[in-house]
Amino acid sequence: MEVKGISQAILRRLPIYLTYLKSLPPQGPVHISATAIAAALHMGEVQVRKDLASVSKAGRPRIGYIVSELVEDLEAFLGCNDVSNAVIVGAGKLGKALLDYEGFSEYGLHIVAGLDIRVASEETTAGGKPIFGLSKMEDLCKRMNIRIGILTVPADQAQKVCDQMVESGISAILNFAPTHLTVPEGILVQNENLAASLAVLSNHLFEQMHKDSIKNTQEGESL
Amino acid sequence: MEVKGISQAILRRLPIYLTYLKSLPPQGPVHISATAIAAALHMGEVQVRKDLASVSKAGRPRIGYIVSELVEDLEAFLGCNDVSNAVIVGAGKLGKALLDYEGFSEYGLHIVAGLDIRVASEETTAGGKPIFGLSKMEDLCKRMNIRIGILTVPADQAQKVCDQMVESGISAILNFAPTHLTVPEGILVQNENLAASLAVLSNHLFEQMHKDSIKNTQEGESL
DNA sequence: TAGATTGTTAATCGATTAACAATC
DNA sequence: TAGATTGTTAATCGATTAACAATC
Repeated sequence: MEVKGISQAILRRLPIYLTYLKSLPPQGPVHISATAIAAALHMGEVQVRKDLASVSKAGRPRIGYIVSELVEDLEAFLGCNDVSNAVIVGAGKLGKALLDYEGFSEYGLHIVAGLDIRVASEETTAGGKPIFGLSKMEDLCKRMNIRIGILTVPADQAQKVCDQMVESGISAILNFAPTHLTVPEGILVQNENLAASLAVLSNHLFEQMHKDSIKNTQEGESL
Repeated sequence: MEVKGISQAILRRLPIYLTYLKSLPPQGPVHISATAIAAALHMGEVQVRKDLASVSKAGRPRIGYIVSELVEDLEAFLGCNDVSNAVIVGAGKLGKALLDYEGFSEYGLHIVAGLDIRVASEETTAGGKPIFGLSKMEDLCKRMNIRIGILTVPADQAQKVCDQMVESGISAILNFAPTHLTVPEGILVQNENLAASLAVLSNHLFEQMHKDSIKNTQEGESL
């Protein structure tokens, strides 16, 4: 009856293993060791072993894991098998792209529809997904028992719309708006934060540049 | 001459502060304290103070920061002022959406063009951005001194294309492919990993469901 | 001055890594 | 058996939080 808590850090690495295992040729070896996975992905061997141990009990000393079994365990744990319905709120360019993006289905997510405040009656994306007015959200979500919402509205509207999503029964939000969302207890927000990633990238370039200039200076001095 | 290292954790929070500060009404108060920011964003007060201290020296006891100064310091640190050119490699649905996505410019990123292996001569997105064949990458990147690449190809091609990007002089990669990339020293990859976020979300729903069912069972037993 | 707020120094917490015993 | 690989227990590392002195 114990609810095993698994850290978010581990949780975010599991899809990496899954993708890698799925990319292996089907006619390849039946078994694979944590060591081999770690080597292929340039990750820590112990870390991989510990991560895998938290989702699968099928590891055998000397042999490793049966690839197909490990894939199953990972998929089962990540809930790839049971399909969840989801809506995308905010049908701007990014929202529309995500509506038509097939990638979600691989992770058990079925995007039912888009919702946008600017839409009066009903529209359809290039890929054939419907977009409704925002007023339809509560009805749609409750009727279809939708718990996952993807938020792609501008930053200044994000909090307001987020509140409406929570009202509509959504309890897991993938937030693309470059802002912090405040939510009640029990609601989870994952920030898919482009701004944050770009900050890390540009800082890296800056430091690299800086390092180069030091190196050049030193080289210059040593001449 | 000391290169101050700033942790990635802090770096990823800085854009949150910046977005919040920019969202304040221009006719609002001139000053703002770390305490107030923390309260508004529901973050730790000490954490905010420490984060801000790492990019700005303009904090005054009793008063806090001058909003406009803090915005400047954040923007300067995050490199929002100096525009970097970038390319998007992989012009599928997501890639095209990102090509036309205006949000990048807010963080000093100018998307020059898209590159796609399937494109023979030259195409144009709905928003007017050019898409070239992948063979043009090296020439384009070196000519325009492009250091940032956004990777939106399918997982199974990601590593190969990533290698080509590095060859072309790109040293900071924003990776949307649901896979781990192996890169040489000095190259930074930021994984904008939808799969990872979805894993965290669906695990949250699962645990919530589980908790609900325990609660229901206990309620049932207590009757 | 008094007190709010800053930045810093020390303590806590959690995640990663290392060491090792168990096992096929 | 020998040895590779597993899972676990202990040590290290880094980030967050708490306590406090400095300051306007």
